[in-house]
Amino acid sequence: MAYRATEATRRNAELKRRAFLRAARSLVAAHGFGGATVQAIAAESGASVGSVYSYFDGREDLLAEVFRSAAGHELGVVRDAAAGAGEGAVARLDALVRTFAGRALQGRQMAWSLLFEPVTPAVEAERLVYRSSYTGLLAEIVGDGVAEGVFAAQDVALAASAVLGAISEALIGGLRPGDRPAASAEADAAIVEGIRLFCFRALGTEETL
Amino acid sequence: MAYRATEATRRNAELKRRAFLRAARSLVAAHGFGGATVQAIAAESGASVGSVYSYFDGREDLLAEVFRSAAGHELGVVRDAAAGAGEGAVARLDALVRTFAGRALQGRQMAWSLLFEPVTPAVEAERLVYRSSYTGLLAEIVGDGVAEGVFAAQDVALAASAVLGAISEALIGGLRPGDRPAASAEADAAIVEGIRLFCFRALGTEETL
DNA sequence: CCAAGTTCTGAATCCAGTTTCACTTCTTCC
DNA sequence: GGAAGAAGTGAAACTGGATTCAGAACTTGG
Repeated sequence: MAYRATEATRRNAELKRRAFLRAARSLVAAHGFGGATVQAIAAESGASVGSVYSYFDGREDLLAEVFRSAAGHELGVVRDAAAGAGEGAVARLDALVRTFAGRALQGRQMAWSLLFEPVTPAVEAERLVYRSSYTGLLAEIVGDGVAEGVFAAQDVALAASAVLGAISEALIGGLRPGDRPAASAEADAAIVEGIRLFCFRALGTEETL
Repeated sequence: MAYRATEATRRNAELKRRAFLRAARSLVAAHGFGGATVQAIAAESGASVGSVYSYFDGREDLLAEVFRSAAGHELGVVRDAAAGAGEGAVARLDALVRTFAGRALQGRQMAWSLLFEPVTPAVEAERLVYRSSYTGLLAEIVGDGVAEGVFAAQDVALAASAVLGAISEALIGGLRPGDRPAASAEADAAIVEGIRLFCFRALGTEETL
């Protein structure tokens, strides 16, 4: 009995684990999930390929965690923005759309990866989870709006999906990486505004805030 | 000089080529592009693996052609339905949505493959082409509607994308293969109706046809 | 410093497919 | 029938990455 895991050891392991996650995340943000090969992740964090496997069950596992963390962060920001916008459904939807779309147009590559990039099944499963978190959030807002009478009566779940799809697809032109070298802030603002108006009309509200 | 390609020969070659395409298409319709391995295609058409390569440059080439043909057919049907619905933008949009969504809910697996299945770059490129055909078609209708005054004034291109996204995403719940064993005709009709109403509201029309 | 245990390393291996190609079979024409 | 060329075959080679694992390099407590 001459070696036993110590505090420092454990902390170190935790740091290394995080380093892998950080490296992978930065690779995804730069080149998408496809660019996050085990080789690249190891190189980026200055460790060996094999070492990745003592911290994660495999590439899928690691990337799923990266997805969860990145998507979870976005979801949190969007949720907070909506919650912080007050009581009214209109204000909450407004905040949600602005935040979601605005942020996507900032980190374009990451947004594309989270929303559209073809990924392996394990990661796709994570995506599904977040997708339904968003539709859940939207459904809540739409439902409240219908109850308040500011939105038209409608199938709430379907409307939530459709709104999410509309936002995503309208964004995609502006997202698809490698499309344009850079889109101006004004162009981005116009896209967000267009999406906003579309969504409000779709839900059947008069006041546009 | 003892052998030269004859009429029968050429016809035969053409038939075989089509047999490969048909086999691949049926595999895609049943199991998606992922299920259309070269092995499976060869087996399905009762030929050898190698033989595929004397008719196509490779798997990508073959699958791209399958995509083109399937998506082109759908697009044609949808376009015809819209054109056949008369002059008004409302009627044309109505026909487009009904046709697009209705048909997707019939061949679910194929629709999912054409719309969402992760595919190789060459096939994805085809998808992009058809996506923009649809948004083009939609943009035309929306533009006309705005001119007619039956739709609200808006960014036509953005609205077209958003409508396509709304339809697709609203469908996806009903499409994702393996989700449900079978959805009833009534449920399908309700989905189509919901999408229809959503789109009309989104474009800002009063009369819903 | 040593022994015992842990972590790290990266070349070798595996894997699930696609692609090739030497060989066989079939067609055509004389 | 036989020569010349086309088409078909399928086992073997290839591909590009993930995954493994035997040994090297560390850590710890004595």
